[in-house]
Amino acid sequence: MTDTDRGASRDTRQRRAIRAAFEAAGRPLDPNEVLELAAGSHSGLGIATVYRNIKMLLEEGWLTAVELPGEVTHYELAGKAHHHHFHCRACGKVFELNACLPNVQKLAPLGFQVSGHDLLLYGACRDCSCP
Amino acid sequence: MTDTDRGASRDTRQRRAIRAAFEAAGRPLDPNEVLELAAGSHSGLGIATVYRNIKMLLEEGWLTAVELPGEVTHYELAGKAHHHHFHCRACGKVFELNACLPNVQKLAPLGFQVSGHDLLLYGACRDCSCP
DNA sequence: GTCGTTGCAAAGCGTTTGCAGCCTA
DNA sequence: TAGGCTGCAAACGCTTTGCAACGAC
Repeated sequence: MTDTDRGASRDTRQRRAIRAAFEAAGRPLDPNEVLELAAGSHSGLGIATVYRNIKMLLEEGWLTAVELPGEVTHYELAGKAHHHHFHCRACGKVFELNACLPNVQKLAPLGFQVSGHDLLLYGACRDCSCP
Repeated sequence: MTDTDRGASRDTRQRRAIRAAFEAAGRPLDPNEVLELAAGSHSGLGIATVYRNIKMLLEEGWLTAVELPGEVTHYELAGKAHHHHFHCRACGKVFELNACLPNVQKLAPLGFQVSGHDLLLYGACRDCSCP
């Protein structure tokens, strides 16, 4: 836990391109989307580098994983308030929800200890529900 | 949709063992768990057969998929009332919850139409939280 | 110059598929 | 019998890892 512990991480061109991709997208991305977006500012970027950087960025808390049923894992910028996601079945986009649930613990059976939860809403987003 | 449409499906030893595994487990299973449980009544069972039968049982509506973030897809008996799941972080097992949420619609922003939702609780199950 | 990082390719892992033989109906 | 079903193994898609060269500090 000393200063020397994090002396390792280097600021490479590739990592800068990957971070820029997430900042420019403003929505959860999967590794392949990251590769395509980041390749715009650094062609020759390899998918392995994308995966390795995503893992590092997760570990240093810059990214968080967004797991959607039936989809490959997406990632988004961390540091946001606790929130959930809305998946539009029409356009496929994922949106953030501000709302959360009170008292999730009481949804579990007696003896079960709740330490976290995920909530995902499906439906039509504003653009898709008001044609 | 005629009678001849479903004339294909045969009641093999393997399929019986797989169905029995789901009925005996009473909780969502992943393909590997199905293999292990069903192998008890039919050793020599192959994983490919498990996958093929799961797919058939899904298509005929006997099973439903349970997709858990960070986990391989699990499957459970279909036809149950609407419910959610609890994932034990200690033993990895998945359990069913009877409870649900009231008014999920109001968690979405104005203009968003909610047609479905998923809820997943994480924590320790009864066996793992009371050592 | 060091040593973390990169790109490539091969390896892993879960899932699917091709095929010859098996077994239910 | 006929044709769906099975087990094996190879193929697949996504993700991780080994390795030698590269480049940030």
